[in-house]
Order: sequence, then structure tokens, then C-alpha cells
Amino acid sequence: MQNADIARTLNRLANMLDIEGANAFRVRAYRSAAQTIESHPRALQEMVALDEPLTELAGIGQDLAKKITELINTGRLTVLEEAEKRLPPGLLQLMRVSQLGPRRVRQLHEALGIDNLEALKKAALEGRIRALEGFGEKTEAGILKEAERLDDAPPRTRLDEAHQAADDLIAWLEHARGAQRISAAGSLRRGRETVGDLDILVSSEDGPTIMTHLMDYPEIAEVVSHGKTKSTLRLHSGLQVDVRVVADESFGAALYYFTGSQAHNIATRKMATDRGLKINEYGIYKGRQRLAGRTEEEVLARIDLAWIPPELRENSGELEAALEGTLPELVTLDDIRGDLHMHTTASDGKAGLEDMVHAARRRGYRYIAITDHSQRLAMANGLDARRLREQMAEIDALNERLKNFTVLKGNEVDILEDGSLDLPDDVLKELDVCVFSVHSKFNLSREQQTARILRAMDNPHVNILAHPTGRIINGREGHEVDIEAVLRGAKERGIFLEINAQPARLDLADRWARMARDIGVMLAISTDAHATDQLGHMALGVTQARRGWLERKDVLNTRTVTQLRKLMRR
DNA sequence: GCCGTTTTCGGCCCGACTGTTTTCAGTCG
Repeated sequence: MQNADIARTLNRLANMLDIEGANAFRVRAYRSAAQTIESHPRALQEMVALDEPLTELAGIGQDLAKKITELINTGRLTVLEEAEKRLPPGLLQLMRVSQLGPRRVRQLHEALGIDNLEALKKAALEGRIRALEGFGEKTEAGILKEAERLDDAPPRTRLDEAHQAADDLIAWLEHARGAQRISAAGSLRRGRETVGDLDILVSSEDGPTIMTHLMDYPEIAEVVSHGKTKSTLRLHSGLQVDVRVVADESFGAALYYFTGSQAHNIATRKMATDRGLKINEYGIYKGRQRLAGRTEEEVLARIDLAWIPPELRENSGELEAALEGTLPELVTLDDIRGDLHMHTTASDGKAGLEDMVHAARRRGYRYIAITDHSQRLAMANGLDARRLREQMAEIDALNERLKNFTVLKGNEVDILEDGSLDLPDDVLKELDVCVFSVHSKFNLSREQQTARILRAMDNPHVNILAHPTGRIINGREGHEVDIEAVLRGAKERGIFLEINAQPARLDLADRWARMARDIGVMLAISTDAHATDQLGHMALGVTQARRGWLERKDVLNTRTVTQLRKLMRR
């Protein structure tokens, strides 16, 4: 049982109890625990097996520890099963309809016997919902539309797509009269790998004018709500956008508030109330007196906190670090000196060797590694030993002509099913950088997959394990593998792991990157570029690294080429 | 259900918008 499964079960339970009208704080406790568990780097199943106390996790006390242990040991949760006897589980579907929360779901169930999406749609079509107290024609129509939209609900939007949508909208808003500062907030600003919706913040003395300008934005498919300072839109892409206007003196407070995360905000608001202060989106207040709000820094300073990079705002240790003055100095794009994973036309890339070199030099890099596929990936025109040696000779000749730039000879060699490598040792040992990765047999058991990768790491010539979990965002889960065991194995052997910066991969994910840092395994942030413009994905990889608390020293490709060569010799 | 330098009970983040109401409940973030 994975942490995500436990979190999902607790969220189900929270929703059921919420519909039943249970104590709201009890419900919140379940939800907050689910959130903690989902982002916890260690498997709770393993903690239980090793008899480590779950109460060490924030928001998990004796009771929840007991329930989680039951769930892990038996695969069942008695309280949830009992709740499902009292209420039809189909009610949980109804909670996914926006505009329907626990109260209305209960009301629909009690008054009309509605207990699933189909029944909801039917009742709405027949006009039976509008008769309920607190409902009306508009609500009924809205519910019907939402219920039908759920049938083909878009998944969360990938970070790169969300960035593009936000940049376009911000460019539009910059032309609004009276717009002062504009910023994206929310999970986009925190750099999460996917976002549920966009939050855009504008400072202006004139909210209505900004909102009027917003309504002419050509990408709008639907206006969900439209107020003087806040509007919600759906774009043609399906992405939902919240735009909010505040006075410029409140911009910092609002930016802080709307960047979240929710768990982080709750924690800092609590810190404020402990000090007799109050934080809202307009500022930080002592009674009715506004103390600050123009910038995030001045708001946080009032509760004795240093400014916290948005990527860290998940209430997972950043507040303690900010209080103690031990916040990490996160790696930045400027720290990156080169890119250690990319392809050329020799295998499945779109650009030739020299094109990739020129593109890398334009980015200010000092080196790159050329890492085409190995022979087993025939589909990708993978290189055998002979072709790889030819490429190495070509690179040697190119390096003769280059000044202040080094092309490292590399390969992305396949890990075969038994953990052996797809090219013979005598050619691997001639490489400057050996990237190695899984491209086949994704469905081995966790034990087999982990053993396979550890065996590959026993080869003395490999250096960087690429896209270690193989997951594709909104695509596939990735192969089952014990990342902690892989990281410990890498630590023992002087091997590194990759944060693959392809927007659909971002693999390692943030929590594993943080675990790597804790274990002391350096990571390479690599674009796996198959074309020159894909070298630009580096920024996404850096964001992911920052979410994993990585500093410059934790990242392989912040090193000089000389340092790098030393680290590649095992 | 969690939590504790006002500690074992009594708190628990807070405001905008909508649709339904005549002053507010529910939802959302």
C-alpha cells in the first residue's frame, strides 16, 4: 500500500463524514493528514513494518496512527466501511461537482434520494432540484453543466502548459489601464509539476476597470463569476483561471496569500494569531492597524520569518527553517553550467551534434554531454559500439576546434531486463559520462525492478541514472521501484541520479529529490533534449530541484568540467 | 481529530462571490 492510497482513503473518509455533518475540524484533521501523508517521502507501510511511530508526522495523533495501521495491515478501514453502510458511497461522486459541497449533497440525498451522478443529472433535467430550499433555477442549470463536464474532466494541467497560459494572460492584463504589478500565484508560482487552475494577481486602485479589460480576453470560453475584484474564467483549453485585484499596498500580502499552499498559510496565520496579529490578503494587522502588506518580505518579517521561496511553501519544514535561519540557498538557473543528457540525429534527436553545441553555447553553458540511445532501442536508431566509437571520434575532432567549451562523450545506455547493460564494458569505459536508464519491462515487480537497477549500478562505468521512475505526467504511473534503496545504492557506489527536465517527466519528482539531498546523493538536472529548443526545459528541472530543497552544491551540473570529470571517475 | 512556553480543554485561517434570500448559507480557494 502506497502513501497515495492511504491519502485517498482518508480523503474518502473525510468526505463521507463531511456529508454526514461531522465536526468540521475532525474532517479537516483527516484531510490535513491525507495531505501530509501524500507528500511524505517515506512509505508509511515501511514505517509500520519497522514499528516507527506514525505520530511523528504532523497532524497524526494516536487515533489516526491506529486507523492508518489498520488500513496498512488489513487493507480495510472500519470507520470508512461503517460510514459506507450509513451513506451510499456514490455520494462521493457528487462532491466532485463544483457548486456541490457536503451540505448540498446531503440535502439532495435526503430530499430527492440522489446518490450518484446519473441520478443527479436526471433530477436536474427534470427540474426537481430547483424546488429545494436554497437551490434555484440557476443553481440547477449550473449543476447539470458541471455534472456533464465531469464526464470528460481534464486532468491537472502540466506546469509548462500552465506557464504558457499564464504568460499570455499576464501579457493581456499588462495593457489594462491602471494595472500596476501583476504576478501568477498559486501552485504555478510554487512550481508544482501540475496545476489545477491558474491564480493571477493584479494590483490596481481600480478593480472594475481591470475586470472589464479581462472580460475581453480572447481565450475566454466561459465566465464562471465576475466581480469587482475577483473573477473566475474557463479558457478554451479547459483551464480555469482566478483573477484577483488588490490595491498596490496589499500586493505582497495578497501574493503571499494566493501563493499558498493552504497548509503553509494556515500555519503562518496561526503564527500571526499567536503574536496577536492577523494576516489576510490585504496585509498583516494588529487590531485594525495595518502593519505591512506591500511586499511578501515585510509581511513575513512581522512574524519573525525570513522570506521563503515559493517552491518551499508546503508546510514541510520550511517554517521551522525560516525561524532558525536555516533555509536552503536554492539552486538557480544561473548556477547551471551544462547539460548532461541530450540526443542528436545519430539516434532519435532532431538536431546534429554541432547544432546542439551552438544552442548550448548560446545558453551560456561551458559543456554538454552527448548521450544518444544504445543499440537495443532500434526504434530510436540506437548506437552500437561501432557507431558510438565513430561518434566519439567526431566529438574529439570537434573539441579540438572549440574554445572554452567541452563536449563530453556519453551515451544513454539501456538497462536490460536482467540488469546488464546494452553495450560492452570496453566501450562504456571510454565514455566521459555514462547515463543509464530503463526503457523496457516497466511491469516488473517492485523487488525485481529495484534489483535490476541496483545490478546495473554495479557496473563500474555507469554514472547517472536517468528518469529513475519512468513516470509520464498525465500518462503513466512509472515502474514500481524502491527509490530509497536505489538512492542508498547510488550513495555507496558514487553514482548520481537525474532530474529529467522534460515537462512530461520531471523525474525524479520533488519528494524524491529531497530524499536524495537528505541521503547525500547529488543529482544532475538534465533536459534529455531531442531538439535545440528543448535545452530550454532546464528551467523546469531547476524548479523541480528547488522544490526538493536542492542547493547549488547538490547539483552535479553546477560543477566545472574539471570537477565533473573527477566525479565521473569511480 | 489534533494540539499545547495562556497545555489535557477548548480552540482550530479568513474573505469574495453567487444565488438565494431579505440578512445569509454554501462553496471555494
